Amino acid sequence: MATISDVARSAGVSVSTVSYAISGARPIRPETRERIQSAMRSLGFQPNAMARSLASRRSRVIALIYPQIGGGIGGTAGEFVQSVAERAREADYQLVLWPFRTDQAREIRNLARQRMADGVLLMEVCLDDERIDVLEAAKVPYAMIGRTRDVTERPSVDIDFASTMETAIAHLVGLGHRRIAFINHSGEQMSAGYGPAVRAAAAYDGLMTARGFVPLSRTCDDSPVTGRAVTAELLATDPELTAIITMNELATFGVYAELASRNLSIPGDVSVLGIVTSPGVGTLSYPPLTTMHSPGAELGRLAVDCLLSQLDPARTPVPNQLIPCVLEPGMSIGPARTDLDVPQRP
Amino acid sequence: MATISDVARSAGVSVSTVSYAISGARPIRPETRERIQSAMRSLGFQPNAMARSLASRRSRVIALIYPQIGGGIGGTAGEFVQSVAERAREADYQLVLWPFRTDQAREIRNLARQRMADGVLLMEVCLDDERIDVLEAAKVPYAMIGRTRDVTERPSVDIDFASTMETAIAHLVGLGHRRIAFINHSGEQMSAGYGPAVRAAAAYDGLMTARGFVPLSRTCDDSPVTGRAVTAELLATDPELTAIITMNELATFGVYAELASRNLSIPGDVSVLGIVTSPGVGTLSYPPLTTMHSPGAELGRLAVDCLLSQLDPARTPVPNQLIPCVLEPGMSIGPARTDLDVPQRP
DNA sequence: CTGTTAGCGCGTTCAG
DNA sequence: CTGAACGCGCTAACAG
Repeated sequence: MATISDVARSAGVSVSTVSYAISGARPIRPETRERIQSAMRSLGFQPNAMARSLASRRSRVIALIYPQIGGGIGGTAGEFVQSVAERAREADYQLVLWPFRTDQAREIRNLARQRMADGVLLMEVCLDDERIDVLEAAKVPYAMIGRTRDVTERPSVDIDFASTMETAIAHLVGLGHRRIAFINHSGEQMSAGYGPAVRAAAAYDGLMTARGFVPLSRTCDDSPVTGRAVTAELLATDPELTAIITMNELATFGVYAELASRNLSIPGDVSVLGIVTSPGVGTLSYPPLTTMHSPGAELGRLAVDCLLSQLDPARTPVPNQLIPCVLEPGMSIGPARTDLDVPQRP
Repeated sequence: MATISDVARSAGVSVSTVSYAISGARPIRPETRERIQSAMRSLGFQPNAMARSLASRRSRVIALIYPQIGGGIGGTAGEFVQSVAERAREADYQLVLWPFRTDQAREIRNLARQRMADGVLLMEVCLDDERIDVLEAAKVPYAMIGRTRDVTERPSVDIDFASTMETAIAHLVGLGHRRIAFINHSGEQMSAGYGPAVRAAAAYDGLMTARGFVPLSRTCDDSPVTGRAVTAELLATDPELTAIITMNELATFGVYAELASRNLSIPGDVSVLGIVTSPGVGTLSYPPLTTMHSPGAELGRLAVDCLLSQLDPARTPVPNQLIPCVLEPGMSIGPARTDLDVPQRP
């Protein structure tokens, strides 16, 4: 394996000249540069990443901490990771995966102290997240996907749940729906302070109430079976229900099953709207589910940019951004049925 | 950040003693070791990964090359990556993601020459894969998930498509099915030499023919729409079809839709068996799909072990293994219908 | 514009 | 059982 001094010797210059030719940190006479480059090419030289990192004190590696990548049908996490990896590559960084659960803050700290990563990306942030404290104590730059309780100025990108929910409700209300239920993630996730669950619920309650409608929301385990049971319970609670918003992909299949078993048509009797979905899930159901899909790829890119802007002072700072989900028409939404006594506002 | 010489000073020993205390490469007097360890603890010392790698010429990093992680509902790839990351951690290795397509062999070579990774894991291997040549030329240890054309002794782990298909067919035949169709991945993947598509097709043809049945297989784009069209075409070609094996998760949803639209019941009229599926997909359909799910987690672990056994001579070598998919009962399989004239063997 | 050289933090001979 | 010292390959002063 050729080293930088092999290149220097072969090009008849000193190692520092080669180094500067590579980094561009100081001007090199064009013809010298040419000789160096051809020497590099003929030797197949690539700078040793470890030596470079040791000397420069920057590893050009970022770490992605994620609890579960293969969870459920979650193409949403997959899409995100893919996007992060690609964006990191574009910026000439490497991406390492740190598969730690939320409660493994100590392991994270130890790895961070080894200085293998210049910065850390944190997925699945909870409202109170000890990992954040550990990283701040270790002075490790980070960016989170999601937000902690105090939405102070910690670097983050996230889904805009409020705006997504607003779009969802407005869309349904525009079609005459008034009795709109919401199926959320599980109660455990809710009480663990899992951001999406908590904030979507808050947005739903607030927006429904503001419009003078009665909120009807349920937590639900991530499974079709539970989704089905919850749907049955919702219909029992409010038989005049005309629409269901779900933020739980697996449960949504249960929603379809329960409605089908009651001979309730979608969207004739009940409209169904999946929010924060992974790409393609809509097409898996019949009729195709209308969705607002999670902007995973965009979040991935933004998260990397947000982190790198801290590592590299030359980069333009990336403000904390909230990205709304995008409505993808399916065939599961229609006008509210009027054959039942659906109360209207005056 | 504490360095090894801080620890040495604090413990009143030399740096080399600390180093040996860490690596265990030579005996240290217990009381000396104690002093060193308490010094490390109170300083929060963690060895600098870059310095260690540079000196030892081993990065303790393995790279995972993967073309697409978020493809479709592919929890299968997600499960695999998750498992690889965890196994690497257990072995005290880091996992970096190299998001390169199959045709980006040069980029792979350049990264490899930077010596950031001690070895490489290759997903989605094709029958003729230039990446393999590049890695061998660069003398970079690797293990592939999948196999090249010449099943010589290259380190690999893979799904046992032949045995999986045998189990699938035997299961259906045991229920009286004789006219069993097979829906594969797309024609492009087939002609690109994508291993799973090619080998599953070969296994299907061979096993059906060996039993004296007529093979009826189709390639199919990975989408419900195409799956539906292909199903229609299959039923037109052989109206007496009683079972369909699919190795295409998205297409399977189309199979269900087409059968439903013809009022053909599952499994009353047609049995459906999904093979090489990701976890949980079975429950997304109604009736729940009987599946043989991809052993993603096990493959991930094995792949890491296979690679590490090459990096660390002390490890016991891991032979190339083929892991069959595991049958997961659903409700989409039943006895072959007999009201039609289904030819039986004598 | 280019060269010399002192580290970066640790592994690992070689002496003791 | 322990220490001193060299080198891994490169970056970045400092010195021309």
